[in-house]
Amino acid sequence: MRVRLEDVARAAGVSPKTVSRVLNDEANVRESTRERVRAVVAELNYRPHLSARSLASNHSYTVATLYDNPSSSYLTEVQDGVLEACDQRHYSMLVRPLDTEAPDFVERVDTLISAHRPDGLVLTPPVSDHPGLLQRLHERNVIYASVSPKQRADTIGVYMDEQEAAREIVTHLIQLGHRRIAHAIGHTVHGAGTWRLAGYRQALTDAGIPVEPALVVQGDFSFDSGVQAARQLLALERPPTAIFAGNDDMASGVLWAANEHGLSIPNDLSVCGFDDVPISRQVWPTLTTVHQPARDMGRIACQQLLDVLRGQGPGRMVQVPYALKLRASTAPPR
Amino acid sequence: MRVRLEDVARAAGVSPKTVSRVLNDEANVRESTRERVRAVVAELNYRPHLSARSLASNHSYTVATLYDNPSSSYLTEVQDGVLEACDQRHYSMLVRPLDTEAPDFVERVDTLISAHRPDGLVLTPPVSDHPGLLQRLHERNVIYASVSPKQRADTIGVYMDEQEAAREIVTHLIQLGHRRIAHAIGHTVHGAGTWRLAGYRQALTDAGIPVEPALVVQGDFSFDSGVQAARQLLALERPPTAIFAGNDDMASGVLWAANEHGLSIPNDLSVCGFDDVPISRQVWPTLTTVHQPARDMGRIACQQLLDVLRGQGPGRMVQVPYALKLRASTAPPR
DNA sequence: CTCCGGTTTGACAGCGCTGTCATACGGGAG
DNA sequence: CTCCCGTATGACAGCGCTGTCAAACCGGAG
Repeated sequence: MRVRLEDVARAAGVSPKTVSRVLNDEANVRESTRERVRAVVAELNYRPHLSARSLASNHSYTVATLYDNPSSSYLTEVQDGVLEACDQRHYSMLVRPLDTEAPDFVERVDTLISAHRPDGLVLTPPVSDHPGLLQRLHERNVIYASVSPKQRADTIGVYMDEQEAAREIVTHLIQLGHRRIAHAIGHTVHGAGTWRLAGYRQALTDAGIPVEPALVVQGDFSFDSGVQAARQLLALERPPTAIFAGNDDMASGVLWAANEHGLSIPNDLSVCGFDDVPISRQVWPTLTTVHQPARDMGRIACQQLLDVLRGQGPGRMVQVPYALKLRASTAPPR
Repeated sequence: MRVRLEDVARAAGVSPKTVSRVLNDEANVRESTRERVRAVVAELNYRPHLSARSLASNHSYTVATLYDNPSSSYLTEVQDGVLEACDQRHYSMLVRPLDTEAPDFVERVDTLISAHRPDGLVLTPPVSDHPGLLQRLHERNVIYASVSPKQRADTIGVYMDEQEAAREIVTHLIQLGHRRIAHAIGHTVHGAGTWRLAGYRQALTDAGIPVEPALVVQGDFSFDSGVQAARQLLALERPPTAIFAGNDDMASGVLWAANEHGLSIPNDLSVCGFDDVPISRQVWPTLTTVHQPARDMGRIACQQLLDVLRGQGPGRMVQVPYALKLRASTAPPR
């Protein structure tokens, strides 16, 4: 039979409650007692039963990460970051892919919460922006941290100044000499889509270049939408000399379509992306992009959440820095 | 306060135990009672408390997926498949990234099992091949299903005939007219690395082509190792006319290195991969590869596991079919 | 009408832990 | 030496559910 807390208590000559105190790092245990208990725990290789603990304490020591994201590499990194933070504090992580468009979306999350009782949630976009969900979470007093939410007020989590980053990378294109710069937009329901578009517009405006509607085409952050967008742009009578894609997946799609058109990158067309996920280094030529520290962001969001859960402060909305990665897909126009 | 089973029982005018029976689809409940209880459950929006259930029943209704894999897209697909199977049967999934090389690897898994008490595990390569782990699992009587394990005997799960698939794709290269065909091997601690190499050798041998040691270079399934391997191969005095890479990530690396050398694919060099993960369609030119139904494999492995857990049969080692995807990266040699 | 066996239902304990509260301890002040 | 108060420890109940086993019920055979 497995070792229970009671067994540890007996072996250490203390009461179960004292063992519990030691395990949970509670105050008011004599140091010598603490050490003795710890030794027995190690000797017997005791591991607490999480369900029992959860039932008794009304904490699950679990964080659930919710997502509905097309980019698996971005997501994996965020997830890894969340896991890292969880591990540090002996929390465990539950993952839940969701369809934010589904009619029963909120109810599904509700069920998850009722069943598993996670102590808190980490929301990644676009889950972090679903008004219906956020409202329900507030109603139920569920604590959550958001990664890159549209609305940062009264929310804890992590974000990056995406608009400024987008402005900078487009400015880089302008400095190279480009004037006809297109933008393949990502999902505008994501904050990311909106901010990156705003940064693009701002860069052009700052440089006195008019924003030409034909050069702004809709996509959805997927590779395929990048291909479509590029096809559309390259078919224009006066095609752009540079394309700023909403993210690296789309930028890779742009590269692909450019190949299809027999264009040489970056000589015939400059391309840049956003995120700096692995594919940006795996396509030819490597993509100029903005580095988004996704893993750090996952970790930080989860840390903020855990701080609040453990009563260690109110939790903050932390800003992380971006970094331009100038690689091989951008050059002066011919 | 949240709705408890007792509340449902009171509202339905039955005992808690009867509600429990209905919720768990147990026999010996009159149909009319069952319906009444179900109606109340729906009306009160009752959700069982998983920790309580788990504590009382000694089942956690949780499956843990263990991995240590460099390819995030492969993994995400497998994970999605596992989740799909879990959802169907109202199980939940816990994920756990691991480092199979770490000295405390087995102990970490041990802790996970003791703490969360998953009813079963889904192991993905290379976790599925770690002898120390498997032994511990047997000792502890932990039930698991493996995805593509090296040893299929006495194990449930799912596999694909990778050797035969590799043989077929290399044969495809031979039929195109290639004679100097190289292979960039994946990790040979993975079954995948071994099988694909074996298939490569067999295809050459079957065609009466000698296996040239210089044309077989070691990699580790990563993009970078594909780049390295290709650089090495292309620097040979008599470079190959075709390279079969251990997986799509490596094949993408080969393409990248070929670009670096100014080679035109597939005219100067044919390249093929294995797995059919998204990147194989996102590079230029699109990769000829072998489709591995990763999502299905995750689902099937988990289904086998759940069958065993629920006493519905002994569980099997299921073979899934592969499919050659002939795309744009292969052509006759010049 | 009684008896019998299977079916349906319920009473009750207990899963392994923690919260609450009472008690014991121990050292300094008076 | 006694009293007091903060610190350390333990007794006990109970978290929400299910396993076990006993009881009630029901329909058909005798």
